[in-house]
Amino acid sequence: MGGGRTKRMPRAERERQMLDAAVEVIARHGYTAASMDEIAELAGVSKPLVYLYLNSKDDLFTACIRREAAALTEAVRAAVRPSLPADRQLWDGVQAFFTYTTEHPDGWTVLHLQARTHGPRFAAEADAMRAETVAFVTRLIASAAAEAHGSRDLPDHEIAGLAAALVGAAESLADRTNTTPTATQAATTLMNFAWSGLGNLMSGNRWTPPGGG
Amino acid sequence: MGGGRTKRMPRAERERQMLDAAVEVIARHGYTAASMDEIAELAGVSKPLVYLYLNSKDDLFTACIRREAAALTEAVRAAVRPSLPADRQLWDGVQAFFTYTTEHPDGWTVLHLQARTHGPRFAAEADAMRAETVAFVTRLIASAAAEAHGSRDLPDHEIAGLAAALVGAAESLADRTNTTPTATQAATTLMNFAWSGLGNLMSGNRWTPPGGG
Amino acid sequence: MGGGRTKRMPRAERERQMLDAAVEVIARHGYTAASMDEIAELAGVSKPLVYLYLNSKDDLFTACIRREAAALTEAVRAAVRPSLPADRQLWDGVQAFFTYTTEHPDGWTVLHLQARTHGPRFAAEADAMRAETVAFVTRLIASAAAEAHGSRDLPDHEIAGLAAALVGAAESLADRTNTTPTATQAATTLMNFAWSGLGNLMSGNRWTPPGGG
Amino acid sequence: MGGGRTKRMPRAERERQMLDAAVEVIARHGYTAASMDEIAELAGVSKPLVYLYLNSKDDLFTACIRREAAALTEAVRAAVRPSLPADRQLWDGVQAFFTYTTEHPDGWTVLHLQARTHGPRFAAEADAMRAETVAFVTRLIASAAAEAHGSRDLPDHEIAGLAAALVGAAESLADRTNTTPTATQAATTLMNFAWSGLGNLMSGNRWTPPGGG
DNA sequence: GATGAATGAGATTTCATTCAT
DNA sequence: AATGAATGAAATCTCATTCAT
Repeated sequence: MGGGRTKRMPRAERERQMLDAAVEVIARHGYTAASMDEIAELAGVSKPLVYLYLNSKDDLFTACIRREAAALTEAVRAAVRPSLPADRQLWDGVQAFFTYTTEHPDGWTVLHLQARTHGPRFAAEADAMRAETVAFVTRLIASAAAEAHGSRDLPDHEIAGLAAALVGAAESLADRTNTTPTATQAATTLMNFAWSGLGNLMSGNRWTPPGGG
Repeated sequence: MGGGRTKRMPRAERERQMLDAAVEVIARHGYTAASMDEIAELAGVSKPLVYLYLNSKDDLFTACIRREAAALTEAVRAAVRPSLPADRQLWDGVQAFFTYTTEHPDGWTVLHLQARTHGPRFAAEADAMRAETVAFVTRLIASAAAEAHGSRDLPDHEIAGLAAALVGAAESLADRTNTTPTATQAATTLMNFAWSGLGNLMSGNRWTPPGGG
Repeated sequence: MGGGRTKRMPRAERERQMLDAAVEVIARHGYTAASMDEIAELAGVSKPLVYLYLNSKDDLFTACIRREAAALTEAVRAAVRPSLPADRQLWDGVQAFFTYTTEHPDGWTVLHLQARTHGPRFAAEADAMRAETVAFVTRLIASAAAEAHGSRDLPDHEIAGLAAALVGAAESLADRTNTTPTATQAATTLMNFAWSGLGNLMSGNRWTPPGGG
Repeated sequence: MGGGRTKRMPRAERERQMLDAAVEVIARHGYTAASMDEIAELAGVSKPLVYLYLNSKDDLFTACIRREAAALTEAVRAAVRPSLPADRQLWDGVQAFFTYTTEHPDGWTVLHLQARTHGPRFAAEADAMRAETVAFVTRLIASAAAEAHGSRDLPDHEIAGLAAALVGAAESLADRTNTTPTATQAATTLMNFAWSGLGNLMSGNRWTPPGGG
């Protein structure tokens, strides 16, 4: 008797509210500066309940990272159809990526900036997803190279490097979403920048450093 | 020898030591988690002296950002000779950039990750330098385009977009310095990825999105 | 027995304890020298709880001033019966005033000395109450003058001046409570000093400055 | 060689500047909140010099209190001529008192408010002067009583009480200098309030508490 | 006569976290 | 399922004070 004033709710839904709140607050202030007080208040619950469900601030952050990583990965996966040609797959994936980051800026901030700036434990969580993505892109580039004739000019480790560069460029553009308005526009810029270069490489035209120091 | 702190030094030198310590600690723990205690201890001075010289934690951070930004900018500027062709200038600049970030990983972390994840005031400091760099690269691409024949195919705003993408890709590769060992290697990967694409674009070969949704 | 802190009490009661402790410590050391540590310890709670309930040292001080001002005002108000003649009202009020200040020396110190010596914000809080008191005394003197015949000799602004002087004299005597032991004794001295003079004035006998510089 | 940028000055003058600065800063912020930094800066010297001359913050405060007390005492003493009648002496003294406090508000604040709110050591310093003043006024009232006929009605201890009340009323009015503009005006109000009452008492008209509780 | 360099100690305030109900 | 009451530990920052020159 007494006490409880808030609506009773199934645990799953409450947890979702808490993660939503955490993502928003962490994106706004940064992980360390984000306070459990603010998160609890924004979620509309008391602090002890947050601890009951999510255990600790670190665990809460980890849960956020995992949820956002899964959501982003899923969004891209759903957009790509393996039956289509590699460049089309890439285009679809890139578009889905920018669409997701544009629509979930807080999630992207948590994933890309916050997870990487607060110690190796969280960075590892985020990197797991990133590695998956790079591997996926690597496969895509490799199969595109196989489709072209000059494939033997691109050794595996170089393909991996290019995939990393492409993913990095995408991430950078996603970070600047406020500058580059629409997702499609960002995707087009990236493809122009990257694929034309990649296509060129696959035709055997490498760029080589100039001779004299 | 060892241990005993060297005492009584001129202010300028002490300030430098403090900034060195601050950059290291902030890179290690993140800005918010970095404690003034640890910074002071690493600098070999007492906390009050840090406050006397640098005023506050915020001001100390700002001073770090500015110093690192100036050093990086200067390193790149010194490597580029305007008399050479544009692609050579780009190569030299990119190499200097990776050399600097490889040799000063803490400074790069502070500049690229920490400054951008702890509120708009610090982000603005870092962005000022970034904008300069993008402008510089834009000029480079524009003059390269002028040297080629198909220059009229690339409108200004598109050149700016490509410059942003190139800078972003460079930043991303710099972030992964532990993976891509040497500076020259990173520079080569980036140039292969970027310049070949850019060169292709300048020959009039644009990439266009596929027709069907 | 003794020692062990009583735990888990309703907020209102805890707040009262905190204010009690704050008044005592501030009266003893002065506002600035009073430490939140000492206040919390005397209240039998931890510092964070003091901050949770009272917000800041400034707010705590303000709360003390308001509580003490209200209590003193209320003590005087309760002692005065408007149906009685003006001089009787004054006597009753003065007695209640000295009784209260004698029995709550810490509260009086906070109100009269500390509130006035630590910046305008607190001084304003205390002055609000004082202005009320002066207005009340002014009304009393005015109605006493109306009861006497020579009333027209005392213009309003002069009555206000006399009220201020009377209140000031009372405050001064209250400050020296350790010297003048009982409340009744202090009240008698004040009335002798003040009322006889006022009575004389109301009979038309003014004091006038001597002629020659 | 090196260092010294400030004008050389005889010690006495430097000390005076420091005390001036200390009085001003202490009046503004209160003793505890006043910082040696601000005092030194306002005096135009470095902190070590303040310590060399005045020894410690406590000693500096004590020196301030003593200087201001001596100055106020001297101002009043110089205005009073023992050859004149008692009421004239009182009037001259009261006028000098208000003139001084009006012209030296910081000194008065230090003396009357700050000295009394920061521990018994400083309060004792200020009380010494106050006791002198009360004794002086007591002698004045006593000799006035001797001049009148009804002198035997006023026992010594009662005369002392009245003197304390008069001094207290004067202090109170001095505290509110901003409200009561001119010194002469304040002096007149006080004399009207006090002397008329005292004169009445000396004529044998005592005020007596009413009978019924 | 005067100061730049430096610090030990302690101030207010906030945070993640738990207990009792 | 949910919360009001409570705290240990640590953060930023300031102050009176001294040393070496």
